[in-house]
Amino acid sequence: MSRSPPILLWFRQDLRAGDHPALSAAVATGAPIIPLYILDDETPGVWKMGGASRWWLHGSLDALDAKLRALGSRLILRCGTAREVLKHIATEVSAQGIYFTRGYSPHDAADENAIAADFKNMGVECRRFGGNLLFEPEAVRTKTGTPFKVFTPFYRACLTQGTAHETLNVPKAIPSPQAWPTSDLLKRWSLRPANPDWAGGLKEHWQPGSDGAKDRLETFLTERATTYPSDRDRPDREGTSALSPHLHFGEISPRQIWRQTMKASAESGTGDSGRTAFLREIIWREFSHHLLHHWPQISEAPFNATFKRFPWRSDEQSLDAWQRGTTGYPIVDAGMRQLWHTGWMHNRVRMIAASFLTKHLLIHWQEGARWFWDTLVDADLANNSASWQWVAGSGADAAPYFRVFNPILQGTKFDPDGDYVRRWVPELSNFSGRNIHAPWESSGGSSNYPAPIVDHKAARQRALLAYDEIRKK
DNA sequence: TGAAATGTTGGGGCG
DNA sequence: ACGCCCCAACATTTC
Repeated sequence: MSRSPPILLWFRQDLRAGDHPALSAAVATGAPIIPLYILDDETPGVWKMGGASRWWLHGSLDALDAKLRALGSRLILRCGTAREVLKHIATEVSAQGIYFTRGYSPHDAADENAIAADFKNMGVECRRFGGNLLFEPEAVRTKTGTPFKVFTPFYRACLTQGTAHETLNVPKAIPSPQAWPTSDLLKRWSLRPANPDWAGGLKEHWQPGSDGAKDRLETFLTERATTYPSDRDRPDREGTSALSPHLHFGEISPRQIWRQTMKASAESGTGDSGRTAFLREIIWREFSHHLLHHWPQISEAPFNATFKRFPWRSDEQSLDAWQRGTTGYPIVDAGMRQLWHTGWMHNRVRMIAASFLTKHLLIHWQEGARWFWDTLVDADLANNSASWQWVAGSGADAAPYFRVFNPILQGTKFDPDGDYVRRWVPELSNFSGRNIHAPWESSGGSSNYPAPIVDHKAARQRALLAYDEIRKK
């Protein structure tokens, strides 16, 4: 039985079999394929995956392996510096090629180029594919050829580029090599927490893998899309798609989302303002990825250089209170506890909590970004960096710095009955109605719930003064 | 993808 | 009947 040498299919943040250009192209060659995932905690400059993400990754790799096995293949696991591991395994199996999906994080382009050069030297074909975005960063430009810095024109340019977004099917079968190289055992990677096992809440809320992603999307399109424009701002309701972790790990592609959503629109006949608003959020994701690609420093430094002089405070105690959800502001604390428990926070509440950290507490947005990086199952360098800078006021097309969220008003507006707060802050279960958002105003209600760590009005004034400092000079 | 301060308007109470 | 004041309610400006 003579078979041609295998192609390495390097999986990264594209843990799916459907709509996967690199996989489809590899299958089309007819060559045997070795699907490979590398746990890389070593390449310099790469943000090491956080705890919640690792938990997710375990389930996602498990699901991908099962999916591949159903197609007659399997997933090989290795750990180490991606570039070294790839060279090593390519030699080991006498690979004829390596195919993978490109990334958009700070060192991705350089690392991918180095890998391509390695393989060129070895005489092995190296092919890079898109697939994790609707539009490649090179393809969306202003009239003068520069990348967009403002969302709305970027959004319009995307819609002009096209909205068809064809998708690729799951291959019918994936040819195996004559012999499989060795693989690490997933369990040995210890991606899931043991002592203590804090992942109980995560298990309850999520089903990592592309089947889970598909379920989420279907549920969203059939049950939530219509009310999305208003309900997406209501943390007390399940109004959002909750697709973010699935998207981050590439268990579902933005093209699949786009196409399914358009299809649902065509079939329903009802107004599709909800679906339009939803797809707009998908374009926000594109925008963040393009920003990170063009300005890789936004994960480490303010996009707007003025903010280099911003007088951030160092305040361990307040940072700790924020992280634990004991700031004394119910909507903030509910969000931070939802995050700790489920690895996810409702987007409206992310904005409120982030505004509170950067403006009420004047703590650097990077502290918040780091915490989110470790605790979010959807932690994504592009979305996380761009969104934190957006809230902090230092980002591209950012909210003006003086836009300070009032956590009490935001609470009464978006959690009017207090259901969200009661769910995550049991100390306030005695409170009814909207006075739950300012429990210090009612007497005798709160037993063990902390008093506000800062006064809203004073903190707001302090934030505005801090802003004046960097604006004047 | 704000909030608070300030300005304007118009109905009603009242001398 | 009239003007004055008060103050919601809404609009605009400023932070």
